[in-house]
Amino acid sequence: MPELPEVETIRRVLEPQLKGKLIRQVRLSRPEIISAPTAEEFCRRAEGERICSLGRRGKFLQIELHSGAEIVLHLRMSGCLLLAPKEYPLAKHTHAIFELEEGEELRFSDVRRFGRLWLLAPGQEDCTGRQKLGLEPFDPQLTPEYLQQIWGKKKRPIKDCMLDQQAVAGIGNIYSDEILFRAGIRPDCLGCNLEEEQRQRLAQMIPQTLAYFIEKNAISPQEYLDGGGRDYRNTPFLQVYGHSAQPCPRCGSLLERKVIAGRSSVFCPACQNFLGGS
DNA sequence: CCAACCCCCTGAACGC
DNA sequence: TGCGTTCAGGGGGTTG
Repeated sequence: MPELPEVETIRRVLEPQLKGKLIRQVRLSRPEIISAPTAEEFCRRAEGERICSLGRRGKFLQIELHSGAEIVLHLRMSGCLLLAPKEYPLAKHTHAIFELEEGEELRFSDVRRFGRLWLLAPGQEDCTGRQKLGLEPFDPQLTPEYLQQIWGKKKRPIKDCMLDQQAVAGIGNIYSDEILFRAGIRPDCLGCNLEEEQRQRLAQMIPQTLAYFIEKNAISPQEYLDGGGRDYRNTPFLQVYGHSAQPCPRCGSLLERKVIAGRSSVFCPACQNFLGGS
């Protein structure tokens, strides 16, 4: 159930371990998780490749290969990527196994089967959806002016705006709540009703909050393996998400839950007092 | 262009 | 205990 901090955590854990490793064989038990090319072609082209590096763009994970090709993954709601010795118990719902050298396997599992993989040939036009993504949250171009440009006219709740990957890439339901809490803005405030001060707060809190949770996620390879690839450890540091009807950590008022744009949102009705629009 | 809805899928939690 | 309902942190597609 990863958002940007979790995808970045996976990237940081796996990159040093995967760098330089040869993909000897790919086995798929659910070929439909491969979006492009065909499953057969995906396996054929991945086999014999060597892993250069791991990248991330928004919530997409990128396995960059020596030939210049890349394997792109989106974990969606329940996808999981784990590097394990081949003797290690296989997680349920493991749909793809990349057999590496020295008895290691890179395994992709996904209970809900929403996750997808692509393999792009060197120079091939991107068909993953990444090309539509907005700025990375850590991009210095993410300024109050940029936020004005993308959200200034939106008659949609800011919460909804923040989930739109074409504006800022990588924010999901959890961290949008956390960011809005830190910025003191109600999630149902319309984008067009934000004022300069709120845009400044957001431009600051978006990278700051995500960086904080990436840091809190930091995990060793062994811990990551023991946790089955989903031992994200920053959840104790969430201030509002999952804390509906509990006291606000800042002011003690009871946190409220409200469905906004079809997504459950938790906020403090006292601290998050900017609604705008008057 | 936009909003509102639908879909994909399983499992956990909750209500009766 | 069992059964039905609701919900879950994702995104794409269609319709009006």
